[in-house]
Amino acid sequence: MIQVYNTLTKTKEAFETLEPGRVGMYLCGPTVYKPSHIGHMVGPVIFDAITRYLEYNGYEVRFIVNITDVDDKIIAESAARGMTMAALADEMTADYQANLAALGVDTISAFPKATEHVGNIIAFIEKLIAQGFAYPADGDVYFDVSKFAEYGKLSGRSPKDMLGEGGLTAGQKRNLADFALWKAAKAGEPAWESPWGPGRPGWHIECSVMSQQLLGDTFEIHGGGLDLVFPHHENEVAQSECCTGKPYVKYWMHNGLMQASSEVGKLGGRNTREAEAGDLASQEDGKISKSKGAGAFREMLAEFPGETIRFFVLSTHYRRPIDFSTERIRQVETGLETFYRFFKRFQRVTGASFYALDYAAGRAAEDALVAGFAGDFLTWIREKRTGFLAAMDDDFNTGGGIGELFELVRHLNRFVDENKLEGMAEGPEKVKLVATLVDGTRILRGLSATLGLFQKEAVKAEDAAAEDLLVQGLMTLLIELRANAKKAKDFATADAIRNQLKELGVTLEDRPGGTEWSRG
RNA sequence: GGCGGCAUCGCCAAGUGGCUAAGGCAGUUGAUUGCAAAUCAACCAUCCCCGGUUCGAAUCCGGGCGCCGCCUCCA
Repeated sequence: MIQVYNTLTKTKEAFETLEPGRVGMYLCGPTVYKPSHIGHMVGPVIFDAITRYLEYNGYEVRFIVNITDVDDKIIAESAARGMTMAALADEMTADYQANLAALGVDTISAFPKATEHVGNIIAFIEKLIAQGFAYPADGDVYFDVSKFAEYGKLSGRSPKDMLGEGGLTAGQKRNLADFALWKAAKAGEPAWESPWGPGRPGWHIECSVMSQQLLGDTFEIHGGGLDLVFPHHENEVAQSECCTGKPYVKYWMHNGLMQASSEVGKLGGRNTREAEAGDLASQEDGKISKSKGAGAFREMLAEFPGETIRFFVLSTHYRRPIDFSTERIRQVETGLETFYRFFKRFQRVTGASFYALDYAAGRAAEDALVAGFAGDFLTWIREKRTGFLAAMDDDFNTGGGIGELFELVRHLNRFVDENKLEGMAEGPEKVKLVATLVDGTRILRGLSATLGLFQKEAVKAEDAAAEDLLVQGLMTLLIELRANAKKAKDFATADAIRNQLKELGVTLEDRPGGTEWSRG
């Protein structure tokens, strides 16, 4: 049974869908006015893993991430760049989606754009006005929070903290906390015709409208960063529940925010806020979404493989804040190498690729597979799998799950060691042992797939180099020369070859089956 | 000021009433190796402080100190 922490109730609840086997999930996506930074990637990685895990559990998941492509910031930035809002939005959307692809985030069903739903937005607003929940004022339209008795239920705020002392406290708004559903266009701004004159949608309304269009009036999961609880999600609840008279979302899931040390600014390249003289805050640590120096994610990708960043994000529980630093990601990378080395070893021993390994399609099929496991080794594997699933069932505890994955790979390695599988002569005994190793490895493959890890072999620069025939030939030659030296007990020469290659960034490892080389 | 969250080994991080407090990084020792690398094995914390509840608490309650987020655009 999967348990989910719900921000609305502040408790973990049993996960139950409205319709059997089907999950609607909506995640607030980016406002596309500048290249995405690491903070924008946290939610998609987490909810991609959640989607995979739900699918593993037999659910069909419709996962929506919206693109806010009309907004004050986009208008300002595109004007500054001398391009149209649409052109800027397209460019930044492409950047966002390329970053997601690099992280292996590919479970998103659709990326609806606000500008594609303006007609639906207008209809939604008209309905709210007709029911008395919203009011036009001089070309703008506002939501009247005093009309929704439950306003504040998600964020835990009391309405009287937010409502003004009665009266028109803030310009045309009736209450201080009222928020814009529709904004009148100023001269020269992009605008759509509406019953209230030319204008554009407010920020909050698009999510209510697009989620309704794609997922229905009520759906299972709405995700987003913790910083969106108020006012964005609170406002969504108000708009949607007033519009439909039905509950909006069953489970509100909020991820902790990525914190960054100042080095992110350096890493991502040149703090764009440096021009702000005296803004020391931009040099300090803190939440990175305030343009405090978070560099473009694309530049981070030049430094670290997408999978390393994904592994880093998933190595802790999603509700915790997570601190990014180069040192931490290096540590995680070192740990990841353990898996990659095992995959190579698996290939040496079995002749098959870990990545191409068949694995059970879903939890039920895997349960059946594992039920047939016998012997100390496979029984141990089965227990680790149980631990992994217990962690994931408990509010998608990917950090706990990854711990089990590390234990799994250790036991797989031990099995190879204890049975001296590397360098073992071909024969019936080896066939039998390899079959057992494959059975165990299949579980690692299947479980890590639920996190979206190890889906395909990372293509690194070193692999490209390895394909170079000249390099291949030279390495074969050097390894052979060194083998001859070793055979002649000329260890000085053998070590000289190894040490000098090391300085060139090439590592030699002597294995029972011969010498392996790698770069990096 | 209001609301909320977090404090677990040198660093990161699971664990939310009861066996020996996961796992990763770093470190020490051993097996293996000509030496390495890799791998395996062993070792490495009583859980911010004080008080309480309980047969029993890292886990619950109260107080304190500290850090963080939201309250304004933000994943």
